[in-house]
Amino acid sequence: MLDLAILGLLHESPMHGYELRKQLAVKLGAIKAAISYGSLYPTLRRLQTAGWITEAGETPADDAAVPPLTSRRGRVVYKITAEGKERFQDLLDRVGPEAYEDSAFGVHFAFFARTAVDVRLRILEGRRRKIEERREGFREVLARAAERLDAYTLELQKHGLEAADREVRWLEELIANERKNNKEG
Amino acid sequence: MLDLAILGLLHESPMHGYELRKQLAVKLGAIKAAISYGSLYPTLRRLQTAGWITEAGETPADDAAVPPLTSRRGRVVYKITAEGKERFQDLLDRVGPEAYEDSAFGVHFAFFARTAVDVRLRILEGRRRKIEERREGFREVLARAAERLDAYTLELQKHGLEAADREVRWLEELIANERKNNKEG
DNA sequence: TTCGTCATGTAATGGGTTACATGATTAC
DNA sequence: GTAATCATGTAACCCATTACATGACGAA
Repeated sequence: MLDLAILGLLHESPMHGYELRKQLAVKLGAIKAAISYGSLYPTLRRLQTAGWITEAGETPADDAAVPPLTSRRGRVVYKITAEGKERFQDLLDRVGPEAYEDSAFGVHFAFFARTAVDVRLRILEGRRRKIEERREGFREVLARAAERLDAYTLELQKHGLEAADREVRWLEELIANERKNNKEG
Repeated sequence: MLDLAILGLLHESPMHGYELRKQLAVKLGAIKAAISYGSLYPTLRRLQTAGWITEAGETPADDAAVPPLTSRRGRVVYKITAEGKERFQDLLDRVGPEAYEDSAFGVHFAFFARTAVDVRLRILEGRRRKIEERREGFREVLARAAERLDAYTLELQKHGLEAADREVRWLEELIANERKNNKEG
């Protein structure tokens, strides 16, 4: 997941680690909290070793005449390599059932702009199925055992059901949209 | 978190590990997926060593005359001890800021029926504050950078904003309810 | 008798966090 | 000059998962 996210962001533009973390927090804000440096930097190292990213000299900036604002200490700017781009596409396209999971779905979704239509549809439909099942679970609990649950547990179940229901509807919309654009475009 | 959840469930009634996992999945279904055995059994061992739970002989059942349905293999039924109950209350009452986090909030909420009113209110209000901040984050991104985001990233931000907004409203309701019941009751 | 599910458990591994250490740069 | 924030990195740890191993019980 981190690999995918980092490659995806560096695909948009070169960046150093600190900045990457901030961008990651924005891009994936709806999905997970910001990752820690203890996770980020070793991952960058690993991606570099794998040849998917490289250190780019401090950004050439718009104007070469301006000595780029005093070069800071380490400040390593990374950019994605050709192999990195391939790897990224691979991660985007070779989706298994993990892509429907909470943790992975959001990250995949965040890079849908670079994902093939059929893959997008497969992910959205798989996700929908998953959430429908979850919703069914809540319904069953509420139907069969509601009277045995305390008020708060009950409230939690209802809240879960509502959330699942809304997500299904959201996904329906997205799926309908994909199909429409698929035909039209 | 697992400690709290297990102690809480065993507080309701004695159970063996396998059953515990299923109950956990129901009770915390809105929060997280079912935990694995590789996590559950070692934790039970640890709780037992700490003296918070003990093995109860296979349930005496309603009728002592009936040899309880052929004792299955291991099938270890655990029950909470007096120290376990103390520990449970401790975990419920001594809430720090972690209790507002996604991971902990749901578990705490699930056992609100056994939590003091003032603690409930503190948790709900802390949680609300946290989600309000998150909501603010989405608003800022959408206000400042919407035009620079692709359609899917944008959609994710909107979805996040909506979800945060709904959760805040949900929490408001719960808080209002707590205050009302606090005065009336 | 065989399949599903009940039931317990371990070992290897993984993916992350926290805490710490260091130092440069910017704003007051 | 000093506090905040930018910036990178490591080591220790934690919590949980996966994969595996084992075996009993009930129903077909």
